[in-house]
Amino acid sequence: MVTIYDIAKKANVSPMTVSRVINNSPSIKESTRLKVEEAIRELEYVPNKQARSLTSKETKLVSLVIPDISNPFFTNIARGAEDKALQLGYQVILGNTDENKDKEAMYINMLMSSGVDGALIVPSSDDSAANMKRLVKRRIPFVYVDRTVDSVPADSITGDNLNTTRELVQHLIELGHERIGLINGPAYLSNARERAQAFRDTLILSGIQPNPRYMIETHFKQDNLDEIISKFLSLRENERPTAIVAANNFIGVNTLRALRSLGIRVPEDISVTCFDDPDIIPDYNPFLTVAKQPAYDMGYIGMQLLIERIQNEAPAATRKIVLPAELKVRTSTSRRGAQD
Amino acid sequence: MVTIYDIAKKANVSPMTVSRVINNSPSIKESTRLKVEEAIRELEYVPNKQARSLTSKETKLVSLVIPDISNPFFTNIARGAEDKALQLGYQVILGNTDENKDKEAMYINMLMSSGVDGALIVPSSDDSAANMKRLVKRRIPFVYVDRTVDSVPADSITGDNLNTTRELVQHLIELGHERIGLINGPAYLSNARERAQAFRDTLILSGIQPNPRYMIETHFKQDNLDEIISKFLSLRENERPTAIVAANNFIGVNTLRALRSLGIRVPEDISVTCFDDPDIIPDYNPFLTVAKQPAYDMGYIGMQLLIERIQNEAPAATRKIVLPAELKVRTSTSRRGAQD
DNA sequence: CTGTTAGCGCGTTCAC
DNA sequence: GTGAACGCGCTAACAG
Repeated sequence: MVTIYDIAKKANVSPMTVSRVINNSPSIKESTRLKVEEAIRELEYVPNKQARSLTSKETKLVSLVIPDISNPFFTNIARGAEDKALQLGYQVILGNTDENKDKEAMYINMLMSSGVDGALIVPSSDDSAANMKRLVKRRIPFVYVDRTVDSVPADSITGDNLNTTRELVQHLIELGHERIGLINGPAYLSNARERAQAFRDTLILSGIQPNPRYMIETHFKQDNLDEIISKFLSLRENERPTAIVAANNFIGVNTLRALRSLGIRVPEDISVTCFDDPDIIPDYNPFLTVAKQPAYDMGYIGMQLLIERIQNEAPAATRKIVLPAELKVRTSTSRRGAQD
Repeated sequence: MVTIYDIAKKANVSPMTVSRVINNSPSIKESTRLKVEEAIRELEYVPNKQARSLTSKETKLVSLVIPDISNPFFTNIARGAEDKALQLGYQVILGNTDENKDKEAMYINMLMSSGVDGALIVPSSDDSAANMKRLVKRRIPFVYVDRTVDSVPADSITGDNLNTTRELVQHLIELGHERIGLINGPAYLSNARERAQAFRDTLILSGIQPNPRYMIETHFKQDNLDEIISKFLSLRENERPTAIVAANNFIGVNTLRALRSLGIRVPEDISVTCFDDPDIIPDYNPFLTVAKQPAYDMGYIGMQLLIERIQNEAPAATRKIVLPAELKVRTSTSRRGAQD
């Protein structure tokens, strides 16, 4: 391995001078700088980050801890985060927790020993608090994306769950629906809680009494099809909702698949709408009415917040950024009764 | 920061003993091991990977260099790679090249200075050879995924482009099509070349003379809609193909969108089929007939090959693994003339 | 079984 | 402007 000593010898200077050239210190004679740069090129020297980190205490590495890169929503977050990181000279280490706090704990361990400068985290549950506290203790900056753990404050960037839910519900109400169901994620996630709350509030404000039987709870992962089917079957046929708000894209898609398997037509029998587009490719399959959250921006801005924090350019107070979603009305929702 | 010295003091042993415990060396008395582990727990000690790497020359970091994590095909590769890496105690650094060899070169630089132990690479073009050669020179193991750069040999895991293309074309021929078009990626990519060759060969074997005008070349990225439209418009209406093979998912989807915007019906007017499912979520939108390549396995096995190579458990000769695709016949392809 | 010594590659003092 | 000496946290190579 080529080190600064090798190139020092070749350029007839001390290793320190080489180090100065690499870190382009101002006080260096132009002639020696050129000499050193020449040697660096000839020997194809590449600085050793490990050694540098040992003294500088920074690695230019950040961790991205998300539930599952396979979910297009998180895919976009990752792409946004990576773009911003690259721009600012950081590299990102990817971790999939599968919404499992033990797997999350594992990544937190790895991330601490890797010496990353900070982390962008979609926490797996309120029970993640223990994991987050360990980061705080070690003074590793982190930023919440999409969800927060309120007991451990930190910068955050999330969707506007309140208004987005309201828009979705109002869209259905305007179409004449009153028996509206919510298929939600688990209540131990901040975003699911906020959506449930907003769902209830919107109905009440519209003079509709929320029916607890219409508020189903499942999880945000890809494999919730069977659960959705069985919960649906537990409702008597004549008391089924005529419209459904699914709290994320997987739930939306699996609701579609569940209804299809039960022979229920969408939107003729039931209108379906959800958070987050299931497609990475815009408008490829314009069917589902969705509230599209700006996932890319969440990752992009989240990474910016994080790196500002790492570089001590952030204000002392934690920042809470809330991004609006875009309602995309397509054909999975229609006027109640228009088809009967 | 808590170091082995701190815990050595607390446990009344030498730092070396602590190091031995951490790396669970066999020769250590049970009682002292317990004492040390106790201290580690109390002080919440986490080993510093940088320092360790300085002597061990390994970082347990691998790089995943792909064109774009937003493409579901690469998303699945990433997920597979990450799963395997975690299993084997490695962390993965993500890089998106956008099929751009300069961006690729940048990542190669970063990866070298980060001291990653190896890399999983989807090369951006045959011109990537220069980048690959730099890795060879530095003896950084790498594995090609999906595509190869033949001038620089290395382990590889790719799809079976020959047979997959043949199956796709034969499927169309069996449906009565003869005017079959190929919308391909650029010829400087090994997989596109193989697909073009197999496409021609299959037609000829079936007694159909390949028409060069039906072999359109664009790129594999998301934003090729306009290009596809204009290439399509350059064909006279009565000499348009009746079926199309799209060489990847983005091309497939954008062909669909292009045809839609031109008022051409699929499959009534033109059948469309492509490589790689555009959906992450299985069978959510069962429309496109696709040849689904096992992307997850490519990432998973690719990572395994890589880590074997890193740990010197691989044979000297480069390994070439070729994985078959699964033909999923859906409704975007139909019998020629059946609808007229 | 355990401790001592030295050094990994680099940057931070300080001098010169 | 430039260099020598020391230390970052850890482990390999020897002792003992």
